[in-house]
Amino acid sequence: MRRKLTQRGKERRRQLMEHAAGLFAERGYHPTSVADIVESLGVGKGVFYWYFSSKEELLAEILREAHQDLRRRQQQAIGDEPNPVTRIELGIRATIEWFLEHRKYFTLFQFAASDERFAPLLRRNHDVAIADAVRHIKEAIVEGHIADQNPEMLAEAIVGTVNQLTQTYVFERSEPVDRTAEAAVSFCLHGLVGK
Amino acid sequence: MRRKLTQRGKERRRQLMEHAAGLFAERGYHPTSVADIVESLGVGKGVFYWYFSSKEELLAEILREAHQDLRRRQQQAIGDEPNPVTRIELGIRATIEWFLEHRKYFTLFQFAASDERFAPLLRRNHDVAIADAVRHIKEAIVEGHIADQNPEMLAEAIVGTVNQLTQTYVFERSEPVDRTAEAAVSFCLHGLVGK
DNA sequence: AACGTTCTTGACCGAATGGTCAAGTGCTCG
DNA sequence: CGAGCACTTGACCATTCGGTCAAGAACGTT
Repeated sequence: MRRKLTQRGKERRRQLMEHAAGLFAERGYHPTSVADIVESLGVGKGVFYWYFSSKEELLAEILREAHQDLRRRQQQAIGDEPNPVTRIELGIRATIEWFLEHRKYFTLFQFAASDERFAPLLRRNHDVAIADAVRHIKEAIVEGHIADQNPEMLAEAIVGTVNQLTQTYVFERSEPVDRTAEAAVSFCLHGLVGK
Repeated sequence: MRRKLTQRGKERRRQLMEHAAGLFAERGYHPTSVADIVESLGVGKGVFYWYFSSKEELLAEILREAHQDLRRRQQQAIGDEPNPVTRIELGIRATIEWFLEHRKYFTLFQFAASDERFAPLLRRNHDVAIADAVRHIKEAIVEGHIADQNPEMLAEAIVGTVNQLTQTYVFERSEPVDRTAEAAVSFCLHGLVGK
């Protein structure tokens, strides 16, 4: 659905995406109909299909942009920090903070991962995130900061830990981001036994 | 939907659950219709509603039984191992092995967690798993095997790590369970820096 | 003002979907 | 055998959904 959009058009498009993302996260993708989206926005159904060719494309677009935004935030947080271990730590903190501010995308990512139609897209996003982390881990190994293990596995483990702790403590229990980030960083760096 | 079931009835019920679980995991819960389930089983629609009051109840039942089965497997694997750290390790291995044999439930758990209607049930299951792990962790702390940190957070981190590694290596890349379990255990025990 | 383009409307459509039910089959036990 | 309960059938129903489209409104450009 490539169209020429005026400024007004771009804003409508954004509005639709933001609004739909909220509804999808709240009530689920399938139970939220296109009619629900446009009605709660007070516009006709044609508006939706002017900006998106299908409901599926809409969610794909939402997921793509959300991932882009998260990644930007991570890179910005890391800046030009020279120590790779510190970079990992900054990345973890930035991720948790971003999810706190964009709670709805957490649910969306989770749903999309379990749906045949969106899993491949999400998988690509995930791979990018892993590749980012792997770069820092490899550097940290070279510099002797961390033990020489499979960097990819370590990256996956970090992602798993961060997601789980974010879900449980930041979302379900409203714990402060700091304490959660602290725990995530500590676990990732030292595990159960370490330190 | 409490009914008196004969042996024949119990088998039908199991058959429906097994079969539906497979379809749900493969094509997703919403896209799989009740008609799909009964047709691919070669029975009439009435059969379904004889054993389950709704499609929703069916999935809830599947999730409940799957969790029970996984937990049984964990307890059986742990046996009467005296060392709490070893118990954690055995639990991790048993979990990964169980998921390898019951791949479909992994997808189902993931979907259910993102659906308003099933999230509470899944949350209860999750809490039971965390409570199990916390018991071992507390004991390990008392015995001085691992550092004195919040046991619940450690348990959540372990679950997150195991799930992520299982998803990526066992399912998506068909890596051997052993290597995955090894990595998970190593990360959980020592983190990035440790050892 | 006039014209082409962008945007909006909302009735409409065919194709599901979850769930019901009256009717019937087959098993079991007295 | 026959009565009663467990199970099965599949047509049927109300509803909903994603998506279309002909018609027209708003906007920008000249």
